[in-house]
Amino acid sequence: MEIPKNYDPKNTEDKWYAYWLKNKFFKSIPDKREPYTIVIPPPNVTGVLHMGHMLNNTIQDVLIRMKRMQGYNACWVPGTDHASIATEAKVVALLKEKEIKKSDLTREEFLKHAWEWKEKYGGIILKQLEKLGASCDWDRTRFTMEDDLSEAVIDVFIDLHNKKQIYRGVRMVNWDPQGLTAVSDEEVIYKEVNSKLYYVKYRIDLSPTPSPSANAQDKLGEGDQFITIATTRPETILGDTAVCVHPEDERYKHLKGKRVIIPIVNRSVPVIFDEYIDMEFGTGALKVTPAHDINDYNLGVKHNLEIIDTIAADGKMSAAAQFYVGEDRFAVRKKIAKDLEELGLIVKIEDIKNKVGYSERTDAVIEPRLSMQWFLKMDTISKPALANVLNGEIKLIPEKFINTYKHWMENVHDWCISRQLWWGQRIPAWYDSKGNTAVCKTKEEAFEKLRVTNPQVKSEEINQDEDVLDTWFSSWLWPISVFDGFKNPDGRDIKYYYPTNDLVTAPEILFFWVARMIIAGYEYRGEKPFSNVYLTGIVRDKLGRKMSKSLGNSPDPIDLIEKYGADGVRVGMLLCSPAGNDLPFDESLCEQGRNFSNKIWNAFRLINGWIPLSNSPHRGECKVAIEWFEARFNEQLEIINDLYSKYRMSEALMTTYKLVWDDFCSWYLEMIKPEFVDGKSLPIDQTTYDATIVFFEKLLQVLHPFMPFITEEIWHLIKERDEKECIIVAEWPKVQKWNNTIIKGFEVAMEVITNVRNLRKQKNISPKEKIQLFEKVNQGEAKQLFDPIIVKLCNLNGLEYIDKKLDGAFSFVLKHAEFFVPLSKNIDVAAEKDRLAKELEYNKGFLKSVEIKLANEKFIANAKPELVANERKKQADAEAKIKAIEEQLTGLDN
RNA sequence: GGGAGCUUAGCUCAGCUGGUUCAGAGCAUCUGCCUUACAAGCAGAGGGUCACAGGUUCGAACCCUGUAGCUCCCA
Repeated sequence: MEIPKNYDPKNTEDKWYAYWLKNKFFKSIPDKREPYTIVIPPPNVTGVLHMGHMLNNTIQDVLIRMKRMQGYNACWVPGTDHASIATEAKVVALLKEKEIKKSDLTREEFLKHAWEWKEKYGGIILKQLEKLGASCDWDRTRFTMEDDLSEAVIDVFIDLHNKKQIYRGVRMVNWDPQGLTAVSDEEVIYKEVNSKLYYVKYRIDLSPTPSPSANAQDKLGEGDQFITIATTRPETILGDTAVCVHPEDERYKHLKGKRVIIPIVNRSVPVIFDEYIDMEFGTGALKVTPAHDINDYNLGVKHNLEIIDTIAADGKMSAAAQFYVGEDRFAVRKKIAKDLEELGLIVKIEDIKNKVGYSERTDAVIEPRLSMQWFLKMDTISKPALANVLNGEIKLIPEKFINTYKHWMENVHDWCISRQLWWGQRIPAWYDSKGNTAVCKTKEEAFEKLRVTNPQVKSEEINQDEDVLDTWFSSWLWPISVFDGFKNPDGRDIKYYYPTNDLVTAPEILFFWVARMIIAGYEYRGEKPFSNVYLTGIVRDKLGRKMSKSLGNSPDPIDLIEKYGADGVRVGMLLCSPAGNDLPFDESLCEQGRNFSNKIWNAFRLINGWIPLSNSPHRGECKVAIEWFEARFNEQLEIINDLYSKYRMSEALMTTYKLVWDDFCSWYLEMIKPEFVDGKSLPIDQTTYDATIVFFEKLLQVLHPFMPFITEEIWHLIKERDEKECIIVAEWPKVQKWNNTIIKGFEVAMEVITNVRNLRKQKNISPKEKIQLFEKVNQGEAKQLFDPIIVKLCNLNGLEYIDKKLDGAFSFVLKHAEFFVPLSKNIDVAAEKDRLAKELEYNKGFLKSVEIKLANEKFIANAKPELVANERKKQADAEAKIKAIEEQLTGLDN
């Protein structure tokens, strides 16, 4: 069978994925084993796979595959969320193409279109996850708007309302004038933009209690007094109901009890005093617009100000503004500035940078707006969620996020859960014509409830709330609802899988989603939803920008998989992803991953080409090599297991990478590789061959979570196996006790080998030319165990032990011994002396530093005894080495 | 404005309770090799004032103080 020189993932990936599916290896059913469970952070149903998903899901798949191999009943639940705003926007856009307006449709008609859209496009992202190798239990795929999950949402709403945790109220919300809905604080993105700061004069109203003389003066203009305010939003002037200054501000003390006239509308409003004011900013005088700024709103509440809502839902001036009615807020900003200018009321206009909130979904500038919304009280319900993160019951990885989490949870705001949309769970609140409210599932129930306070109520006049619930109000129930924990609280699945083990997600949704899931977990199961939260980094491009569709700086993960193979991309992602750190992604990392695939492939080709012979002698170097690699493998496996347990995925991968590439390929395989004689490979003995296959299989197992496809492919190429005997379900290797002495011993041998190779390189001796090596042991005993390996890897005629140094030969000194290589070439004595002199100098310097330490009485007194002993050993070693070098130098003089 | 964190090789990062030849890894770079598994490779090498300035200590990348720069969160 001809095996191609390069590994080609295209021939293996779809094949094995289909095979795993067919054999139901991803499927999980409760049984006697311990479960290991992950619920996927449900991607937005409108989404296509981006690099963030790629990272996130690779990590989940690595974890789930490793635990599956370790014998857990591994269950990874996939699914999507219904993404109210995003989906509704997509559907509206699609309808627009067909020249249908949302406003011309009934709710039911619109939802029909939305469901059609979902059925057609909603599954794309899950299909893409298959390409990456995600071993989700697809039979468990859930969707946040399917019937059972929706019912859970409605039940929870009603329950929380009954517990008086949900209320309806007028609040200043972040209004998205394009999406025509309120969005939560977390959905507002603040961007620094170039703005103008307008300094506008407001005339002091000199006639709070109108008096003819004052009026006369005013008209003459002689007594005109002004106060200058600074604002970035002059269009809101029409809604001003006060001007506020700091009570300590000397400049304005005389204005106590005075009023000012709002320009254009000519409204008289009070001057108020509040310590909230920053005296340094602008002029220290703030115009107060309670309807259109959250801080102003708070001032308004505190000082009992009038609220004039001058900007309508669509971002245009409302009738209450009196002027510019129906014109867009940004157009009005320019116009009003011009009009004020003409009135001579503009003092100056400055360019400044300030932060402006944008809607995460539509990118429209957020308009703070007063509206009637539903809220969930967060103060008491969030208590256990904070406590159980602080006490370590739920671990955040990395820990640094605990601070952020704590800070947020201690300052948590009530959660605005209503959205002015149709796609989502409709709020189960019912109103009669008198404004009475009933919260319950059906109109019939509502009728009964409303009749209590309003006996005349008629069924026809009862209307359900038009709004739907925030999507996060569905996904916060996800770890419970995917196991039908609401529908069937004592069901087999919820009892077996809940609490889940690990959650892998991005830090940006720590509050959006993670904190709220924890809250829901304690509220509805009395228990945490998961034990560990692994927070991944944000994938950035080379310039440090977050990868995003709008910037166009994100590679398409599917293209990357085409180019480098799923295994290559997985390795590429994980190589640069320490938990919680941003991940500067570069395509070359995938290249490194692909190269690694190829390395593994070629190791297989080498082994596969060997012909084992049972009567072939088991050579010395093979015996040592096997003992050494056995030890080395177990030593490294223990490290790898430990790294996994600390969620240090990047390092676990790197350790595995080096174990395979360096230890196995570069050292072990080179040690045991049969020689070529007359163009033919000598046979390999059966013992070595068998041991090598065992090693290789174990390595493939350890590699499998990172590189599922190539490992499964080679696993089956190694030998014929039963249908179900796949690496995906093979047992994770167990750490065996290992011989540490042999590892330490081999380190010395490696040093000898490197020195000889280096010497060859320096002296330009071909690796093919056989040479002789002599060793003069100065300290301890010779570690002859590795001699056959040194002979082989250095291509020596032989290694001989001598008592005296060898003159006229190249040499190098290691800790315990001196080595000599006699060469036909002449030695450049001067160069050699130079080199030795440098080495001598370094060692003397080192010895001196050790001696200083040992001469220091305080060191001897304070340091641990073993440290002092170690310093003495260093001293002895250095002295011996110096002596050896000095001898060599004198040898060269002769 | 308030809070948290970061700064170690060209790049991305490890570096535990201050102490081993502790200044590390991978990539990149340089040199020599198409050596019969792999040039997507092999062998070897170079590269750092641990942001800066002080301090504590017998001893500091690590602890403390200050400064600068960067990032994130909240307002």
